[in-house]
Amino acid sequence: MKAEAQALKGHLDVLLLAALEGGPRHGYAVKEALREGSGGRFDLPTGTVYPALHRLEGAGLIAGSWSVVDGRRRRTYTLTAAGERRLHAERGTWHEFAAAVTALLEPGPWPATS
Amino acid sequence: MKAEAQALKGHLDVLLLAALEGGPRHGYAVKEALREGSGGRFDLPTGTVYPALHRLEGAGLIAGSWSVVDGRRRRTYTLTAAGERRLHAERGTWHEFAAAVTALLEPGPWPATS
DNA sequence: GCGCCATAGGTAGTAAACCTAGCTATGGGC
DNA sequence: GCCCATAGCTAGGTTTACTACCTATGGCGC
Repeated sequence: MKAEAQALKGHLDVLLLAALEGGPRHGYAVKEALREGSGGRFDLPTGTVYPALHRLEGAGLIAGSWSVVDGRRRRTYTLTAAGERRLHAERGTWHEFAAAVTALLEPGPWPATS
Repeated sequence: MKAEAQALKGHLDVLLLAALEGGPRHGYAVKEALREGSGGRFDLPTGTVYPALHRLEGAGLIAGSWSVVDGRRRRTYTLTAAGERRLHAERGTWHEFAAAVTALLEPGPWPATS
């Protein structure tokens, strides 16, 4: 079993929102941006990215629109106002969460062993 | 639906292992240590903690043994050598993962929007 | 011309893991 | 007598990411 295969659980959505913060992108570009921006660590299969984008679209956090470039249809996603609010909130949540986990992983801080 | 309900996905195991690093504990004590050590942030239901401990025991990362205190049976868990190795490895993984996510969440570092 | 690859989009089905809701049991406080 | 904290457990549901597929275009090598 792959070690960090499912490590993103629960944190993928924020990353997708953050990827759209700099401007609209189509799905494949989001996937590539995530891969490049993470130094290859988050090289997600399309079967992970597309359903996730559909989820976010269904939740009204991003808005998708079809366009045709060179006869090929592309679905371009844009961050909505709700998505921007969510992104800000989730950023804060992430920092708190990460700080808590990091603190707990430091050897020592645990309440005394009964 | 609760916002950060499933935020621990994939990171719970490390925290449980870390909780046992300071010495053996029984399940309920692990849950309480996690709650207190995180300032109440990780107040996990027993239905989350016990199955997770069973999982870790099945994987040979912790060892459980029954004891009786005041006529009440308690299952005390101890970190195994394999568990200790895993904990060390996962600590590194966590730091890398957290750094990558934090970097991606900073506004800006994304490859140019096509 | 034909096959292959990168790009671009997608779905179906599986597996993991965390949660909700319930259960049993003891000892102490109201 | 009843409820709560402690202590342990299970069943079932939901979410979510993954694997494995499919479609389609345009460019490249042969």
